[in-house]
Amino acid sequence: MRSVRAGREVAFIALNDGSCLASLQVVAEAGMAGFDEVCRLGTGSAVVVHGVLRPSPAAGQAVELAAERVEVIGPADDAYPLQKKRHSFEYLRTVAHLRPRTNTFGAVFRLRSSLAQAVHRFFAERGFLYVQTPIITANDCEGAGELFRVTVLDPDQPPRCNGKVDFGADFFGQPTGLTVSGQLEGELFAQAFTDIYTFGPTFRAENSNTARHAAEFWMIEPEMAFADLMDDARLAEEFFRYLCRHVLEDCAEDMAFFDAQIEKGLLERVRTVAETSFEVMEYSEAIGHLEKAPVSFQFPVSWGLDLQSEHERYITERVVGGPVFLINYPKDIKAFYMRLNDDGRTVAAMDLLVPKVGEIIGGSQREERLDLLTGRMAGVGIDPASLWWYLETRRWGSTPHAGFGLGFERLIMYLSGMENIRDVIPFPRTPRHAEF
RNA sequence: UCCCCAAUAGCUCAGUCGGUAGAGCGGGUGGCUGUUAACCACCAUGUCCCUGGUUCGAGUCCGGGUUGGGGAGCCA
Repeated sequence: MRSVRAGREVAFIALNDGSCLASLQVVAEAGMAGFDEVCRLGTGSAVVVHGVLRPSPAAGQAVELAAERVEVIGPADDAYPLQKKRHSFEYLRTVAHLRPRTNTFGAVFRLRSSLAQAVHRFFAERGFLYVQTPIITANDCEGAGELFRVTVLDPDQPPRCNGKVDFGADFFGQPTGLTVSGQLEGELFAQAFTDIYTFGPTFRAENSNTARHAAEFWMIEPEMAFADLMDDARLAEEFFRYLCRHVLEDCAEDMAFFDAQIEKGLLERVRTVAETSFEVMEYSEAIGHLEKAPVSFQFPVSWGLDLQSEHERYITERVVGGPVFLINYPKDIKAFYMRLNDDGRTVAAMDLLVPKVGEIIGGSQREERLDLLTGRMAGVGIDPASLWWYLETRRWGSTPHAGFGLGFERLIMYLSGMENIRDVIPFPRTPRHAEF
């Protein structure tokens, strides 16, 4: 129950089961048994109503339920923390066990569910194999500092060997942690199934305190064999625009709510992306635009430096005025697995930049040539022995392949207008927060 | 991790020059013949985040801490 409006002769209950934003109007008349009790029910109560659905004589709803009997299943007293008024998102985070009962969080989590199903449908329609990559991994190639350690050793008295903790005595016989990405395993599967995708939780122990970072979040990572960077960009564009169209069509009521209550102009923004084809721009060209820009940036711009958020937004908002792929970044600012271009100084990387948020998708063509890959790993200090299985795919039947990653929460934020990642995750995990 | 801001009633907030606490919403009570986060009247809200200091006197000024938020870095 969202609210009760009681008069002497008639009472109205706004009843919501979470299936959609709109509540059902229940009408109870004074002659009904238990009418007085119904009038005293508080927001948050659970009831079962028996009655007749009929056209509503008043504006505001097409139909209403004329109650014949109201069963109070679970009453709620006046200490119920949610009132029939607007609360701050900060406050609602402290009652995350109850906030899905609000209009905004109802809309957010319906959108999240619908989007997850649309992601699977998109790839299923295109014959992609869905692979569940491991949550626990011994793969520390992306930097052990940000990995959550997984261990069964006694933290007070771990076994030691030469003064160091002996992970050889641990459950897996080696140091393990929670995965930071399923990409490397996804690449292995692409060499068998051609087109695959992962969609699952990932973890970062980074002490990030921002509205866009969480310690536990979900990522979508497709990988295609026999594909180059432009194939990758085409898939990313098709995927992103598919999801925009999906929420406009299948979540229309909730999207209208976001447009009215969360971000004015959201519908127009999402429609534009759904209808516009994306541009492609070389990193070098972007640097040229930024160097000539008639605005002053906080961070410096020159060839070889990574782009900051302010630069990305300038390119997509001011130069292009829409979504744009930036491609072919300097190799020194990108990951070791990205394919070296023929110029020898850039790699086949792409970032999709969109107005308002900047980068939303990052991807690349992968280095399929064994000698160049081992060379890059040596250059950045990664021991090839630790990734022997990854390298073996380059030894036998190696194909050109490419893929990208999309942070699921950032997609939801983009499509809902919600500005804090803590408010698009049912029970968010951030530094010092693992309640609920 | 760094920088900045904030913390006052259940919630959202105001609180002037340092002089002993306010509003709206919510709640309670009553009223109301169909409401739309109903409306009208009345009633009660309190460890002013904690701690130390300055002062005759601190919600207000200063130091330390805690918690929350914004930004940056890292990135998704």
